[in-house]
Amino acid sequence: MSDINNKVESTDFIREIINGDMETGKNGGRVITRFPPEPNGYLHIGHAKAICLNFGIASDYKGSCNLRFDDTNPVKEEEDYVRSIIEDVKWLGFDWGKEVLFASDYFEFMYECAVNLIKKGKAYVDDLTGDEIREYRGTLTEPGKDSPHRGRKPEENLELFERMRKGEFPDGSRVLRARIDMSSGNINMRDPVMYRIMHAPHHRTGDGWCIYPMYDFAHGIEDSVEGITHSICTLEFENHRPLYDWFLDELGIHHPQQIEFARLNLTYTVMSKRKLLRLVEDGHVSGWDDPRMPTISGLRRRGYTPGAIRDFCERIGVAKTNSTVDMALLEHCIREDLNRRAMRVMAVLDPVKVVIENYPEGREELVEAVNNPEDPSAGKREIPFSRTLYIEREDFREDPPKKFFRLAPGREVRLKHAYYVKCREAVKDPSTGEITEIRCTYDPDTRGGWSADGRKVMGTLHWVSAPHARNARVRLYDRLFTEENPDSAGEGRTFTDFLNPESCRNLDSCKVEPALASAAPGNVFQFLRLGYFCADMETSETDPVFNRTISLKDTWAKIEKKSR
RNA sequence: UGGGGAGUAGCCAAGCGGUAAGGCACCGGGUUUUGGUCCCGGCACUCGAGGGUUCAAAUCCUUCCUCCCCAGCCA
Repeated sequence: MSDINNKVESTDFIREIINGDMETGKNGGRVITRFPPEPNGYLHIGHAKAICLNFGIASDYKGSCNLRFDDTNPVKEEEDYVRSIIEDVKWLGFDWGKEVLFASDYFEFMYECAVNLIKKGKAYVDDLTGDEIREYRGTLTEPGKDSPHRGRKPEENLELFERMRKGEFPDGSRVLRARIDMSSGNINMRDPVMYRIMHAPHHRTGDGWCIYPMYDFAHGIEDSVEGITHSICTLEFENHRPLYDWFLDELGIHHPQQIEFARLNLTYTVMSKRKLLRLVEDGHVSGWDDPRMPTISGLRRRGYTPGAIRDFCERIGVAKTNSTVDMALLEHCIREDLNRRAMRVMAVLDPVKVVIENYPEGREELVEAVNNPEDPSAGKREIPFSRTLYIEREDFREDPPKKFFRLAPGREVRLKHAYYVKCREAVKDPSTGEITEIRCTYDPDTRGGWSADGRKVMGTLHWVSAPHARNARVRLYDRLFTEENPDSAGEGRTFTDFLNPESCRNLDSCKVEPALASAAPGNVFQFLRLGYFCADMETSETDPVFNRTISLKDTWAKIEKKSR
């Protein structure tokens, strides 16, 4: 992708900036990026965008990308999140080339930096309470005013800061602040807090510290220490850039360039950690990895592939416009990927029995089936056929509407890979009117699904031989919300009011072809004419379980909907 | 009302003074032993609005409008 000048065909404004840096020789032509999650939640598809961007740029420019945990707040962070984040980044297919990094590894250096700023008179210890600090900060339109402690001498600040570290003061009693400008139009520059006192154990440093650095102070130092060249983050940090720059300039250390891009929003779902956490905690989903969640682990369980997610991230582009991408694009990406790779099999989700009257009782045979028409190397297999079969209940209509190309009394259809069958009659339960059995005849000369006389049939149906069928449980997943934008809730409504009651439908008496019982967890299939499914983690020989990843496109459903 | 950003099709998004790429969605049509896939065709006389500069403006200047972010000892 990159040419001799180490530039890259620019596909977005960030690569354009980096190309510019390549031309001027900034950073000696090196590119080092980083993905810096806080370990306080699971990764979601929005993070995937950032991951693909950072690792993608590193790879385009033959540089590297660090995986670094921004663990500066011990009370919000947990070990389990670290584990899951590492797993997800790996699963997406990225390699950070060395050990995982932690902001907490730099705590000592950060402390030295703070001391340095105190000595320069650029930082001071403040005794104001949280409430007072807020009052002194002013508002969006009014400037703030100086804290009474702003004029403390460096020696006093040094001593106080040291005692803060030693644990002599209770939580919240003092903070270390940068001395910048209390009247700045940018509120972040109004003497931001650099350190706060928290007597809390840290997941990595234990009780080694009782003061912890704030994001604005810490992040630039982390980037600097690692020699990051381009520090890519989301739009809401744009207001923080002057502060990022201020700290690095005052410290006089390596100064990466912060660049901001728009975070991803997706229709029919929510993306904020707070909301995802609420879905989990309120039991609306089974966990962070529920297949309906937009989390990486949820998508993985749902049957999404790393390749499809990477493709999606490439297609959505990178820009500074706030945007909400259509869920249909993500769905398109997974269909496209699975279309190439999924083995075609037959499964009947809502079975109704078919009896072929002229097929000899007790006889059975094997018919040959192509595994994947998109991939000849996938080979063929044999499927049992017999006198009694199951077909999809919705593939039969007693009184077929126009354009219904399936089975109906007197009509002939093809059973995929097998024979033409013609419906003679439907048997009903006299009390309920429900169809219990469809009686057909078959044409023995159409074996393989072809007729020598060239006659056309109405359509092709999938089926499963009843005596050979295995029972299976299938979970039909759908979009989690019924509204494109669940956040658009009006007065008194909240996003959970728009949860889709049909986002997960459990079917427990589906009939699948025998081979499917030995599917291993994670195996992907196309259930012919239905959609893409993957074997669930719980699947077993005796109790096969499948999750629907995504349905096939369904033009018949569209026609039917239109005619209603 | 202070500061910082953004407005190109239903949704993303190229475009960087020379006459609106591409993808998704949608609508036609063809192929088809999946109403899938695939293939072909249609989808912005106009770029938030108005003025101006220019032979020429989505691109430059200007005024206005709309939306997003910021007042955590969160990141």
